[in-house]
Amino acid sequence: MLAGVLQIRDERLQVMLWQRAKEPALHRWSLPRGWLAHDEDVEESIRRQLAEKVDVHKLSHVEQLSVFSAPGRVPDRRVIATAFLCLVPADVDPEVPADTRWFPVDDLPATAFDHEEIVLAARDRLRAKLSYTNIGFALAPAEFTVSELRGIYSAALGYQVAATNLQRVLSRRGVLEATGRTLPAGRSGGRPPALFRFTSRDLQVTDPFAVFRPPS
Amino acid sequence: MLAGVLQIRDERLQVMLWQRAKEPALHRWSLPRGWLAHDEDVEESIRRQLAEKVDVHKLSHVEQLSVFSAPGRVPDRRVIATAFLCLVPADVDPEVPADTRWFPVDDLPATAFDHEEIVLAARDRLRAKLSYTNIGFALAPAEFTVSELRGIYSAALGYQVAATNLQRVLSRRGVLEATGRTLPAGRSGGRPPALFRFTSRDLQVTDPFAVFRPPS
DNA sequence: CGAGGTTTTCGCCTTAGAATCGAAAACGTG
DNA sequence: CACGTTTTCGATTCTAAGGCGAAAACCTCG
Repeated sequence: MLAGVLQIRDERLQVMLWQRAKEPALHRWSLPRGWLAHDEDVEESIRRQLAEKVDVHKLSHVEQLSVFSAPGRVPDRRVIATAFLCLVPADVDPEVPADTRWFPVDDLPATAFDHEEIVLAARDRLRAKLSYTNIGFALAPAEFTVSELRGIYSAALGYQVAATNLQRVLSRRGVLEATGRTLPAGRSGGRPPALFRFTSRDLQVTDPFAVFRPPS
Repeated sequence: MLAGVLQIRDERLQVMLWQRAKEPALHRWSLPRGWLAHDEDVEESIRRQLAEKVDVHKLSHVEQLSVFSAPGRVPDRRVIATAFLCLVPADVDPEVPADTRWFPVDDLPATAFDHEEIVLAARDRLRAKLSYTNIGFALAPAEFTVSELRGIYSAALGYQVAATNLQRVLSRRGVLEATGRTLPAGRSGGRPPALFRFTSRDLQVTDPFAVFRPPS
């Protein structure tokens, strides 16, 4: 089991990697891994082990990506890995071990085995779901301004999104709502931004494209 | 490894199940399963074993669904299963063993373990992808009329779709093209239908919703 | 061989969601 | 209190999807 832990840091989408201290793939960067215990399913297991090894007590989202099973993906040994996409809100800074660092997903170091492919799979899954689910809740703080949310979406998607459109689309879908409160007013002038939150912190897809829709 | 093999038969979306001859879950209906060999990845393995056990030489599509790992899903033994969605074109009738039958996915018999859940996951994955990919190619024959395709989509989605709209949407997306030829002319009168084909037999997603799209 | 029935195909119109743009609102600063 | 700044709102445009009816192309039967 491998965990692709993603978070928005410094306006970029980054992934948590640790540096291997042993052969094979000595000194290369690797995804956190873990082993399944007898009394838990894979998702529980990922959550437990990330809480043990690193200080990620509450991941905001965990989902299965895919099984990686190419015969030669790890030398000398047959290893089947189930990969996961794990998300951390932008406003926490988990304490991580000394051999662990964050890297932008679009600027990875030399990774061990097929871990680069897995990171890219995690990135692509996240980007796709940003378009048709409320998964932004897992990247954003509990409350935020539209500008902050714009920054998060821009960083995650890899291109600039318009704040106006973002707010309108998410509002119409009913996944975004105003708290009524507003930020204390900035120091550089300008209208104080309103605070928003996601209506739900559980993943929900917006009636997926549903082309060829039945008469409603 | 478990294979959810789906096909359109008799205007309905059906799944292939075999009846268990031993405890546990005696006489209950079960998905075809297989074990991974040392020199193949999971997808190759599914293809190989379905070709061995049943007469499915060329599945038109195979993709991973998800890992099922709940501790008690199989009694007395810890079994982790990777489930697959496998598709068979509507114009072939694979020869299957005597203990194997097809069942409509919306009218399943008593299944073994959590296999009903897996069948429904396969069904839902297929339905979702029909809306935003060209996956219809895996359910349809190599060439077909719009009416036939309409029947296939209606059966798979579980509701009636309009032939007009189906043709227009798929054509605009560039996944459907006319062969130029036309069917010999029916016996019941009516304009002889034109033959169509999918432009590609590889899965491709139509620029997925791509909401918050970048300037193109 | 022409009228009537059948199925396919095409074009026009409506609807809905998304993208763009600019004006108005609400705040600091000098 | 004029001015710059940032947020917010509204009007318009754009694109894809859905609905509907007419035209096309074929059969059959009188």
